[in-house]
Order: sequence, then C-alpha cells, then structure tokens
Amino acid sequence: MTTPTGARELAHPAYEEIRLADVLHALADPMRLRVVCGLAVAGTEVNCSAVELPVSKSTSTHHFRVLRESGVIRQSYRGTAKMNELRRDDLDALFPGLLDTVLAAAHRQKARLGPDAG
Amino acid sequence: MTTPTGARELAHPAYEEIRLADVLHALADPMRLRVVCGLAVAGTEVNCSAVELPVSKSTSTHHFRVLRESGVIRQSYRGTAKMNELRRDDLDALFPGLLDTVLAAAHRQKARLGPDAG
DNA sequence: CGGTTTGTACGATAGACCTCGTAGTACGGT
DNA sequence: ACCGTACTACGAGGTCTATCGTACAAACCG
Repeated sequence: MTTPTGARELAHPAYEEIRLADVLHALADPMRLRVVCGLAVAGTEVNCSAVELPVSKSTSTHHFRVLRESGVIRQSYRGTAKMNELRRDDLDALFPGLLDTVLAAAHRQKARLGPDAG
Repeated sequence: MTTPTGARELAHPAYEEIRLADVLHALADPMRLRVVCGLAVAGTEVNCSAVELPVSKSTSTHHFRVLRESGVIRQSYRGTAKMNELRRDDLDALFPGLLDTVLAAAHRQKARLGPDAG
C-alpha cells in the first residue's frame, strides 16, 4: 500500500518552474529531438513505444523522463500505457515561437542531411 | 617555428557542418546563454572579457570555444584580444528564427526571474 | 628589452549524462 | 488466478562536461 489511490502520479514542473536552459538541454539530444518531432507530428497523446528509437527501452524511458522533468512534455498513465504529449500551451506562453522554430529547424536539417542522420 | 605565418587561425565548423543538436547543446548552458545574450546586445565584435561571467578565466575560455565549435559564434584574433560575434548570417540561414526566439526567450525569462537568475 | 594585457594549454577533479541489462511493478484480459 | 503488455527502478560502465589553478604564449606599449 505504497500508493493508496490507484492513479499513479507523475512529477511535472509547474509552469513557473520551467527553465529555458533546461528546455534547451532537453532538446539538445538527438534521441529526444526525435521524440519531440514525433509528438509534434502526432499532434495528440501517444504512448511511449509509438516513437521508435534506436536505443533500449530503459534508455527510452530515461529520455522521456528528461523531457517531462524539463517541462517539454506531459505524461500520464492510461492503463498499462503511458501517454505523452507536448506541453505546447505552456511552452508557447513562456517562450513564444521557440518550439516551432526548433521543430522547423529539425525538419530542415533532416531534409538536408537525410532522414537517418542524427 | 611551429606556426609559420603570424596570424593564428581558429577552427570554425563550415556552414554545412553546423548541427542543430550541437547548437542547442551550446545554448543549453546558463553561462553560454549569457555570452550569447551579451553578444546579441553588443551587436558588433567584442572581446572575450567584455562579457563578464562569474567563473574563472579558463572556464570562460572553455565556453567560448564550445560556442565557436558548435557554430554559434565566430572568433578572430585582433592584437592581444580575441574578438567574438554571433554567426547570425549562418544561423539564420540554417535555422530561421531560432536565434531570435532563443534570445527573446532568454530575455523574457530574465525579466520573469530577475536578472541574477541562471 | 621589460612589463602589461589578454587569452591558451594542460592537468586534475567532481559531477552529470547516455547507455545498457536485469529485475520488478501496474494494469488489463482470459 | 494467470499471463502478457508496457513501462520503471536500480546499478554499472564509460564518456563527457564544468570548473579550477598554474604555467605559458602572443601582441602591444613604454
């Protein structure tokens, strides 16, 4: 009886706690950039394994946590799955245009270097 | 006679070699973010010690090098000084809007948290 | 030439980070 | 109750990073 209520809770930074340096650090990893691009394309909540990464599952979990703890994504449990979505509202309010320019930059670079480049 | 010509040369990544993840990583450090903001405010070339950082001089050198090697700034020697400027042209061409949105985000966050916050 | 200014190189240290495998937990279905 | 799915927690390994101090180099100024 460690968690009384059935719903497991996940620690997210509050709106005021989101730091630009943390967000940039979260986005500065190729794997996490892939995740963010994948979530942007999806548009809605997707579960963790929906974004395929060339790393082990525990590493994937690690990256999702970094993204959550920096304020880039929101995570919630739904059954056995864990759903992920971009914190677009908060990010756009805090740092207008940042997410979109990063996504556009990632898209451009992918087109320039080929889809398989880091 | 290790360096034949008098002008010391500095290694910069070519335009095509600049990687988004590297740029984001360079910007993801509070000290380097300060440097970038300082250079943006200056608008022109400034020497290394023009941007005051609460770290030792050798650490400062380290951060300037990271910024140069990621393609964020351009460095050149001028007498005993080393001049620094943003690579605005290249960054804007590669990742339109990225630098400006990051600068704006940094400015907003500084206003929100106070000028002394990381 | 001698001194000053400006920044570099090197080595060290402590902490963070990415990656993995294994073992375990929570939930849903049969 | 049992099993499968989806993800986590923990510990470990190897690499990278930020920081520092000291010693050094390059250019300028008398």
